[in-house]
Amino acid sequence: MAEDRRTRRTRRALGSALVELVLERGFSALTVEDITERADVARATFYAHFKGKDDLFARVATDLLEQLAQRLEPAVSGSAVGFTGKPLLEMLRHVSDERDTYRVVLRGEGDGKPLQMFVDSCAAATAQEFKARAERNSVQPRIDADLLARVWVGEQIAVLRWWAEQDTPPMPAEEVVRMLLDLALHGRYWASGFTAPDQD
Amino acid sequence: MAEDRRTRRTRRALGSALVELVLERGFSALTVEDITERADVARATFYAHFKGKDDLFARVATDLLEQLAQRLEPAVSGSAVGFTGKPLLEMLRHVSDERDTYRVVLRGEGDGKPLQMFVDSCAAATAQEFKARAERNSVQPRIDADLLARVWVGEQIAVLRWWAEQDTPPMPAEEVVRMLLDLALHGRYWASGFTAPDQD
DNA sequence: AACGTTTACAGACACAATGTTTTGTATCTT
DNA sequence: AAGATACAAAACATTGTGTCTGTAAACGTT
Repeated sequence: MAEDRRTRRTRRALGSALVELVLERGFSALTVEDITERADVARATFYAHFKGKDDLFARVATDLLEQLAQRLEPAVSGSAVGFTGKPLLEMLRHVSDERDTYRVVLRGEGDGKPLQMFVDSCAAATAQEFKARAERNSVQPRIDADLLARVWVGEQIAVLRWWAEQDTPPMPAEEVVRMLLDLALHGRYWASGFTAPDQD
Repeated sequence: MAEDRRTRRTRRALGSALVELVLERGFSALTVEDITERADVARATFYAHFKGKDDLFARVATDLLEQLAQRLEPAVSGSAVGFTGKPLLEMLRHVSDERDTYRVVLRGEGDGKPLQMFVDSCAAATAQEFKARAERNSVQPRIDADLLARVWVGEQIAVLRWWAEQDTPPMPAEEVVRMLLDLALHGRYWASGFTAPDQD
């Protein structure tokens, strides 16, 4: 009782068509018929699989997240948590492999809901690691934990987005990771080449 | 030849109605009629002012940005640029004053287009300041400038968003600025209470 | 290879939202 | 007060939505 091949085919076709078309025209400009036409699928068939275009988009996004989680598992469970760079490296690679889908999600199409899912997922993972580290080493953060987590995740998303929008990689993924490790270590002034801030 | 009062009234009413309704139901779930009903304006009148709901939303967003730019001007032109914290402080205050509108924009409603406007605006300002500093002090950033700018802006947006979503301020705006200055100075490990990263 | 089952297709349907137009009325500016 | 302008109300064609048919093809199973 394995999944029907026709089902797989049409679902895939609809998902790809959605991503293509969102990149071309933007999510809100699309009709269900646009999608089915591109995918070469009858409109009625679309509704046999999805409630509407939001539903389709949501599934595309969750599929992406599941795939990412799967690829991230060894990197996360391996190290004793913290910002080792391994998870980020794996993420960058995943983005390279699924560039179009990431672009669509990270651009915040679909009223930012799929992106929200992504952010929440990252935030949850971050908060968890964060707490674990704090407990393990029994230290108190010098900056409000909630605020710090937001900054952390916002930074990661910004990097992924930048990475996704590149047509041709401006530098190897390992280089990006190295830079961000340095940034996390030394702070932004160091990174920008300065040693002292303007205080006024 | 000042602007007609009726025009101002209806435009305001429609803008407020949009923000209210987006917070309640989300942008994509709204119809033009929903908005006109809430604003107590005839549907035909709506189209006399705006091309559609996207257009209305775009104007609400640009109005917000203009207002922000106006409030930011003294803070930016006053200091010789750099991360002084003054602009950020002013931004946080503006968010407090226009919380609802900021929520709507920063959540990425409307396929993230208004948010994109916001990000681009911040990125442009950041890049400009960044370049000016580098030239003034004739130093080379240790991290790719483009990447650093993204991280920078991503961080700011994350903070603003966190700030906007608070119902009751968890700390004074000045405190937030202080934390972020510290973060920019010393890096993330310092902020989280650690001194050395996990390297593996 | 033939079976019963599942899925896709094409077309038709009522319904909802869009965007435009018209005409009369109320409210502005000067 | 007078002329201009914006608004309300209603009707309109158009487009997209979501659902439902009967029929044909592809599927997994045995």
